[in-house]
Amino acid sequence: MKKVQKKDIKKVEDYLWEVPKSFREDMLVPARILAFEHMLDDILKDRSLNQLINVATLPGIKVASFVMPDVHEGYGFPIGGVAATQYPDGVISPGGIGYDINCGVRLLVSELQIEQIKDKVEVLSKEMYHQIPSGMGKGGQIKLSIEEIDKVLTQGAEWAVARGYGLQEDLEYIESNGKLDDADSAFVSDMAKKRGADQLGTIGSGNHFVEVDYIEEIYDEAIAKVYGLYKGQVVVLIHTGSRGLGHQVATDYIRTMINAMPKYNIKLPDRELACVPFNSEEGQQYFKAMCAAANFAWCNREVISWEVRTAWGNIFRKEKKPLKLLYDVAHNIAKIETHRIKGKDRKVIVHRKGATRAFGPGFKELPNRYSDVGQPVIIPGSMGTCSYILAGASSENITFGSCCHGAGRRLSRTAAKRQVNAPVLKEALREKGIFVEAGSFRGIAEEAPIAYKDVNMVVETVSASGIAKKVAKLKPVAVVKG
DNA sequence: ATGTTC
Repeated sequence: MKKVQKKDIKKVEDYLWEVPKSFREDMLVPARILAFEHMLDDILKDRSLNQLINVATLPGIKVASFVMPDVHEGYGFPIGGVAATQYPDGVISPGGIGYDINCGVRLLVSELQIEQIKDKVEVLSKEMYHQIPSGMGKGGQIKLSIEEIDKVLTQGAEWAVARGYGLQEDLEYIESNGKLDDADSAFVSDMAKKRGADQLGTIGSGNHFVEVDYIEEIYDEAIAKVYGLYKGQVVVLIHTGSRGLGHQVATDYIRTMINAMPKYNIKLPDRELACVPFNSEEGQQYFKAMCAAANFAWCNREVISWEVRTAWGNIFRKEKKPLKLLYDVAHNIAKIETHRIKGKDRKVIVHRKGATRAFGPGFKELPNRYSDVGQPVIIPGSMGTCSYILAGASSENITFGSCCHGAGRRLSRTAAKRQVNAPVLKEALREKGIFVEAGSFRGIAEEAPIAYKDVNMVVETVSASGIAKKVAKLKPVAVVKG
């Protein structure tokens, strides 16, 4: 298969590049890259752009396949990828969503200033580590029967609120209100349910974390005011997904689709792109199972928020104001959305894999409070660097209402482990005033800042493109990891 | 990402 090189990539704008449809016979649309020119060399080092070109061959794909500036290679599709296929007869592909269905991020905001809590950060980080189960295969306090897990899969974050593990007022500030109505637990295997049975309220491992930050800088005062953010404010960032349950759903349906593809006469350049028509039997089953796993993830982040609030209450006993939810965004999901294509509103199946929805002002489905300024877009950087809050600004779409999701890996986990001395890194971060509580040194090494791209440049790119506006920059003071 | 190469 022809490999893409720098010379094959044409400039559209300073921040937007394109591999034209003519590059390979099987491409149905061009492949577009959001990045500045100097970032392309790094992006060309792994298989991600060849994967992006493969995505451009998917039956029913509209406009273009896209990657965000935080792109890196993934299973079949690149991470940081967006693909919209025609509804209802275009394909749905689990590889375009990822193994961690509805991996996502939420931000809780306090009314405390960093100066007020400086001497309590270390004890707070230890208490959070104590309250929030983390690590590979790790379970939590809540053990669910199959009947109860079916309720979680149907109700999403509402389940947590009904059981006293969350606040009613949170629900309005979760993408899709923390519940996709198309979920059907009947299409989630018993194996998946078994794996998820004790994983509600757990963060897992890898790049998942709970982090205490403070707002170092405000870029847009007006939007920050609407979001209730101000300089010095202490906030909590939570990053996790659907754990073993979502992983099993992905595994189950990738196998099903590989077997079903010949029936639909779908031929692909990479079997990891396994897909079926959205409106086929297998397509509908996967979509309903994916929605159920997404609901599990939203419920998980709600329960983790309750654990964070518990830890917070234990340390700041006099502080009576609860942590409020700014917003909760999914960055591994497929959604049926309406977007304007060539002047006409069209329904499409938007696959976002390591890409955040970034709806601008006026989009339906935003909470009233945010409808004039766009949704919060939460961009975690690598451990110990910084993170960003942006405001969605997409209008006439260039990326189907999508934005980047983080810094983006530049070293493989293996390469990072080879290069990083984790105990030394942990101590160096501590000297910088960042307390890291982690179950393993391996996790610290894999997530070292050196393993990631520069989040500042990623954010500058999406900002230049007009997809999202910079609102605030966050600095970490404590990190809990698996 | 993940009961860490079914």
